[in-house]
Amino acid sequence: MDFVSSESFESADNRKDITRQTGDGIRMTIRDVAEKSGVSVSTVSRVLNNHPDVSESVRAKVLEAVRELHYVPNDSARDLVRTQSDSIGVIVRGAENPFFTSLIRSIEQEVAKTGYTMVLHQIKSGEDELLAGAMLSRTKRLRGLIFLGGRFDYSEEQTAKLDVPFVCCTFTNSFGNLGQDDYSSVSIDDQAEAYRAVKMLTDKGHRKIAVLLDSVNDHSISELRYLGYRKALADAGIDFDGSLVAETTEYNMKSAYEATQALLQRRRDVTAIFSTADSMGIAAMKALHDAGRRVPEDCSLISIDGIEMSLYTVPTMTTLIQPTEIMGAQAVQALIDVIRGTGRHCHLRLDTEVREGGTIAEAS
Amino acid sequence: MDFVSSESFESADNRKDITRQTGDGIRMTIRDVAEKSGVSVSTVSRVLNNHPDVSESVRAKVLEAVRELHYVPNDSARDLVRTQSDSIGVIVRGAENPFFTSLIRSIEQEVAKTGYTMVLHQIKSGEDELLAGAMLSRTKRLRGLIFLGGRFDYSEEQTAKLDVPFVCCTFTNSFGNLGQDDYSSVSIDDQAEAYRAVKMLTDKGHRKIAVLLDSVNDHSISELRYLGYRKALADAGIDFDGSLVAETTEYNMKSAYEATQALLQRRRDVTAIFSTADSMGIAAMKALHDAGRRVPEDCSLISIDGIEMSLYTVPTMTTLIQPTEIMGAQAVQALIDVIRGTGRHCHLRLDTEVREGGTIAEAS
DNA sequence: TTGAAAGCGCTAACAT
DNA sequence: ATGTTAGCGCTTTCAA
Repeated sequence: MDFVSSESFESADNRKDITRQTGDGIRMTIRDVAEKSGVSVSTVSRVLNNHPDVSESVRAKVLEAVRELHYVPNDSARDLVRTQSDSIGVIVRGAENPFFTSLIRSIEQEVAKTGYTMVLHQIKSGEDELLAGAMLSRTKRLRGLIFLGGRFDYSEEQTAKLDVPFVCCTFTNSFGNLGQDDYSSVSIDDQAEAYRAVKMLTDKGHRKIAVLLDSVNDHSISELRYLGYRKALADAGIDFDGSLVAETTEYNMKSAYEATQALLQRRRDVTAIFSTADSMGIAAMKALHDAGRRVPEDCSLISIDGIEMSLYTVPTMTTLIQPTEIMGAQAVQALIDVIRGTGRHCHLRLDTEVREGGTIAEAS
Repeated sequence: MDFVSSESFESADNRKDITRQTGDGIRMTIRDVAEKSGVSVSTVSRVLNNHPDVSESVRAKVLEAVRELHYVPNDSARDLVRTQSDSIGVIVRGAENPFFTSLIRSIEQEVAKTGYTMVLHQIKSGEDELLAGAMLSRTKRLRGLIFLGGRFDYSEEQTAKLDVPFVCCTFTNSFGNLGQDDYSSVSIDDQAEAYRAVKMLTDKGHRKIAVLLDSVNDHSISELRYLGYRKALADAGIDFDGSLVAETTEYNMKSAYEATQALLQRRRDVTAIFSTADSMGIAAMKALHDAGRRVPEDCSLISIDGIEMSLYTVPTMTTLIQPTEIMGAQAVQALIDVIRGTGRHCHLRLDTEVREGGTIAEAS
């Protein structure tokens, strides 16, 4: 898809006269190239699309004309005739989550690398990502969709709206009725990883362990991690206590701060907190500090995500690092494989890596 | 359900028949809507584009058909005939900067609100944003461009490549030779704000003030803020000392941490740091802590940006808050005004707001 | 190996 | 107020 290398634009300075002559808003068409090089438009098209049956001399002539005219193909026309674009849609719920930010970055890079374009669309908590995806897909003639931060309870009826393949990134359809071949997913095992995190706390002797999360039944990541928390408690022989659950009202740091504050007020005996996201954990550490509790001496904390920021808290946050780079790249790869027909839908479960920070201490 | 694209193509031929039977799930065209509602395609087009001269009864009929068929217009075809898309390109250098993240979010929201679409393109430090913009604009038939984190020394020759209006967001062309009517800009007065920040330090009696920045001559924000720092020192009668300049090698937190670490090693007498970005400041606070210096007792710190995270450092970071929401919205508004011809290029200078955190103390 | 021509789905004259 | 029709720029048969 790279018809115009950087040199062709750099030469713009040398050929400024032409640019000037034709005016500023010059939009060359394939016809201009055809005329300039003395061939038909179809031949130009063939050259542009690397068709094999074009003589070398003609190819060179056409390429020369392309360069001189600074011709760049019109994607709209292309997409129209091909009945599809080369765009991949990314629907994000909760783009304010810094974890998604780096994920999106890695997705964009991978998408660009493979010659596609990313169309990003952010939705609010309440919005339906499937509907948003269906709309975007149709207006933009997308080739595929990637969902970030979506729910995991899609039914076949709901996904039937989607006319392109999709992949769930950071989550999987664990509670829905989709078949394995209906979609792809790339995620960590949220429940197992949450279990692992909380176990690190119980292993240190903690019994009064709170959980900081978005919602216990959001049918999304929070709920899964919450289940892991419950299971870890159970396995450690600790009775579940609802007053140790700190639910935020919205997904942002302020809300996490306030939820922690409330938690600390109603439960002065809490000795450890499992935060379901790093960004929440950072807010929680601040709330702990402001309440006069030292981390980890008075209260331990562990989280999941591994964002750059949590490396710079004092002390450094102990967390389970998600392999963002790989997740993004794999999500794109999986999607493109299906788009191109070179692969089938697949489900990748990635492991997290423990970052031994300084926020966990033995229970006193 | 199989989503493989080759299958979609095969069914393209019998599409019409299938269309009638299934009703949806297939890509509807304006023709289908026209047939279903018993009017011509142009009438449907008029309804879709809110043309006034359509009778209410017909309008209702068409809308009904649109709903029943789940028809969504094909943007490619639209863009093609209109010879332009409804997309606005955003070129970002340094998307890893959390400050840009929220800015991009606000831009996306504003773009969506006005009915346009955002096409995001991230570039690396070394890449030429003008070239990237020119390419993107041509392939995607953009209506306009927004640059984030670009340089401020464009020449007319360089921007001549751009065939659409553009706005510089977070910076302005202070060192280039562009006319005021050649582009728009929305930014804070970087030099003045940096001056203000450093003055807050000198006012507290600090004399050994370090600056943490990306590069003193990156021809971008860092350089401007550096100049403000120099001026504030001069006005306070403090001699400039190069060993108090901490330059990062790359724009990321690790680099900022290391630069601060090196600074603290070579200058044990520094009593205050002016960080040119919040994210850098957070890393600096960690470096200070790790070097055994308390903030603000042993070393004060002030920054510019006001990102969400810096609200949760311990102590809360004192910083000059940039009005992200407004900046993003205004950048989009300015661009759209020019695109629609309803306004001329303009240059907005916004003020920051001081966040009185807890990172500044009297010099001892 | 090349060219001519038929659309892709839509908008906007131009007719009626 | 509504219909007819000519393209927008491109890819892709089908012919030559």
